[in-house]
Amino acid sequence: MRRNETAGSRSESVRQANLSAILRSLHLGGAATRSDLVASSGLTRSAVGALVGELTEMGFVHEERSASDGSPGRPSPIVMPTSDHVTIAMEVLVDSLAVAAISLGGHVLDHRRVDRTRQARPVDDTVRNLVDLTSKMLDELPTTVVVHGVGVAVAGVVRRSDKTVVVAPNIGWNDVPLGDLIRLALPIDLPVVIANDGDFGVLAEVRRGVATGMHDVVYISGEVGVGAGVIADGRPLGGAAGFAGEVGHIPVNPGGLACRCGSSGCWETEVGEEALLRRVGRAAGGGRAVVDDVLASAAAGDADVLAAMDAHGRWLGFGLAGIINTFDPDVVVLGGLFARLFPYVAAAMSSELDRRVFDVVRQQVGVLPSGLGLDGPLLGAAEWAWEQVLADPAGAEPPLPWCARTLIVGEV
Amino acid sequence: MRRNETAGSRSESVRQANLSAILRSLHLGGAATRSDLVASSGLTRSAVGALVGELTEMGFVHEERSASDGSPGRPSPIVMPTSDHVTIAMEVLVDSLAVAAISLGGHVLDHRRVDRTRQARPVDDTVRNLVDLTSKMLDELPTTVVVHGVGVAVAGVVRRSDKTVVVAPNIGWNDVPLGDLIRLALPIDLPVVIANDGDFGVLAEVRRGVATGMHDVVYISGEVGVGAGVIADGRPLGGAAGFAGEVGHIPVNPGGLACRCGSSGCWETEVGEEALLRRVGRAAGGGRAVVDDVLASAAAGDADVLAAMDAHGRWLGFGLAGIINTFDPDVVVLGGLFARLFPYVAAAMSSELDRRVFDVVRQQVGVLPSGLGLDGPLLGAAEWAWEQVLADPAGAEPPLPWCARTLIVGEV
DNA sequence: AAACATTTGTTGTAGCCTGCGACAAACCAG
DNA sequence: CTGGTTTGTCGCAGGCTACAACAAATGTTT
Repeated sequence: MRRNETAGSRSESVRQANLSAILRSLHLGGAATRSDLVASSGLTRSAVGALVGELTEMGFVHEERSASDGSPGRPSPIVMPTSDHVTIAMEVLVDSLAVAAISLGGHVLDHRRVDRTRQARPVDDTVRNLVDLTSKMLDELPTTVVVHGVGVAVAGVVRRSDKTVVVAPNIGWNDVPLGDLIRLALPIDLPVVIANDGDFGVLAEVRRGVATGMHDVVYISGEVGVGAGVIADGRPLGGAAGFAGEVGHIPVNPGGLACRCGSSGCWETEVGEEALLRRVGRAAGGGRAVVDDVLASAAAGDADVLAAMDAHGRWLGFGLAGIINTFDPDVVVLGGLFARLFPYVAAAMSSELDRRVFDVVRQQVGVLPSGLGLDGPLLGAAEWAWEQVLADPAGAEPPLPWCARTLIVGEV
Repeated sequence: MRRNETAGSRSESVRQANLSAILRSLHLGGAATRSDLVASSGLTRSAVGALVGELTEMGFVHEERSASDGSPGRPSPIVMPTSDHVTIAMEVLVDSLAVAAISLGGHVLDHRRVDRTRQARPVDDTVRNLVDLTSKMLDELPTTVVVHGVGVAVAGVVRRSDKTVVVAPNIGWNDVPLGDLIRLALPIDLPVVIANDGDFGVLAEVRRGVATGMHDVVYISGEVGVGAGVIADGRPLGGAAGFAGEVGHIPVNPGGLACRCGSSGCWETEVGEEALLRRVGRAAGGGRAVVDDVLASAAAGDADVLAAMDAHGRWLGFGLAGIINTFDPDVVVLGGLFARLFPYVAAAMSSELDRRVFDVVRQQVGVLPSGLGLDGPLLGAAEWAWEQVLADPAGAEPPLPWCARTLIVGEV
């Protein structure tokens, strides 16, 4: 018989859950005294003591005498995440590649981005570039660093279930098993997770950005294509195969333009980068520089550009209204291109929302630009890689330190 | 300090989780032998024995000698849910009220629906009608019946967080705390949950309908208004305040008609009952009979009606494409009006989906009419009421049997 | 400076829950 | 009736946390 998904628990599950709760609290909330942990977890001092001891032994945390704060009583030592444990974040955009090493607690130990021109790319080159960037970055970190996993953000349609990039139009990829390719190209064996920019962007916002701590969040990611990442009831929305969030292809205009997805009148044809350039009368495909130029014109008060922004904002609101009525989020975070356009489109967008979103929902929903900038999805990728460790801190085999990789490679 | 939501577990949590797993398995899968339970839960025979014993003591289940099946070995007794424990489902539609008593295991012990004309209704009358219907129904059930909770489905916009009907346009309600009103009107104190038809409809489909066992499901409910219920990763999509799923008000037509929500071009203005009647040239507001008549014409092959159905189907597909691209569900279940229209709109809807949904998603997603008919949401309401019990079978106070209510009322 | 109050870490015991192994019970086959 | 097989039951062991008592470290008061 198929083992039930709601299978039985045992005592070890309790230990795992508590270990996970303590480590997650430290990862998300930063250093805390033991008595803080007692209060926030509801466990007893003895239990917290044992759990912190185990985490210390595994190297995830260390304790320090707390500075005296003037209150009476024995001071509680501060438990803080070490910087020795990291996950690697990678990002594949149309016109840049990036990697980062992010420690427990969310600190960016190092971060590197290289620009490249917008053109189709062989997959192998990209994989090699990413691995090279990563290796160089890690070589400059202390030799004690232990890598726990890799998160890869891709500007494209990703089937999370088998870690495959199904379509990445502007990079020219179709059905590329990028997750596995990266895993095999790395000198040590690491778990690799992969998703699109939107999926990771929303995670970054919920954990380190403007939506910190919220349970229902939509993040709209727009660079060349338009996508979304959704946190529903605190958990990422995946869908049956991991394709959820392709909001760029919600049909919004029955008389609209053809979309590169094969349909027509998709939201993306009205609010994507191409649509913006079309409205201001510029040729498509110029890349980031052209958008920068348009933003400069808007900042300078160019009336035609501002009118175009207004039209863009109305379409933004038109589509967003449907998304908000569908999800009833606490907040919608606008990332990527939309974060940069925000000051110029906000008014028109907002008045569309006022008209089209249920009043009771409109009153409570916030619509904000991301504050994390271009690196939001990168942070989110690392967060998701961390998530695997946080879920079961003692479960995974303790990985080898990065510096041991040459031995392994030598053996092959 | 605010107590962390990821609070610590203790041994009792394990017991609760296992008790819950066993009872849920029986509720969803029906009677099973003890050794089936051992296999599906992964627990040991002794643990299952203790758990089943506790459930028996609480009256949720009883064991019977199994009929010999010819295989050697000591026969395992069959554990079956008793019929003594029920939840009450209620449904408030524009033109009918319904109540049902549903036992552990999902059997409908009794079920009553009364039609009424489409018109604005005082809330108090409706509440009294529901409670009367319920009392009469329960009086005819065995006196041993114990009621665990009430689920109320409403055709309207419901704020689940405070159990309030914010808008029910055709019934004429605004900001009605229906959940509390029903709770206070009942002769015994019971937990009441409330949501709209779509939210409960999808639950019924996932537990007892065409989407049984699936993890990502969208249910489109359309009677007068259009709404949706969504199961994402096995859990109901609620949103920040419980307003999620108002897909009837996704803007899909920039040049569209005014909607009663104050916006224009909402999906509902193109696929709601009014839109259908408009397309076949009939007056709105005639109620179910008119729709029946239209369906009869379609069945008879009336070319004008079939052409209207075709147009309706295209708009159905147009909006559904966006919903599918957003959620990537395993299956979309069409309920209410849409289930009845299905044979006549399927072709046009399908060709729109072929064009507008990502190929990889289109290939795996099913679009099916509900098989549960008008009573789907009613079943779902009972399921959700059961859910409170399933989550912690030993936790809730054992409620008084229904027959004890007169004593209580007498004391007041 | 010493005694007291307060807060917190530590240690040992008790209680809860499940896993495991041995045994008993109930069935089929011959 | 005997042997093989499957399954329920019982007692014991192991893992985990709660609880209570004690020890340690700090501020406050005398």
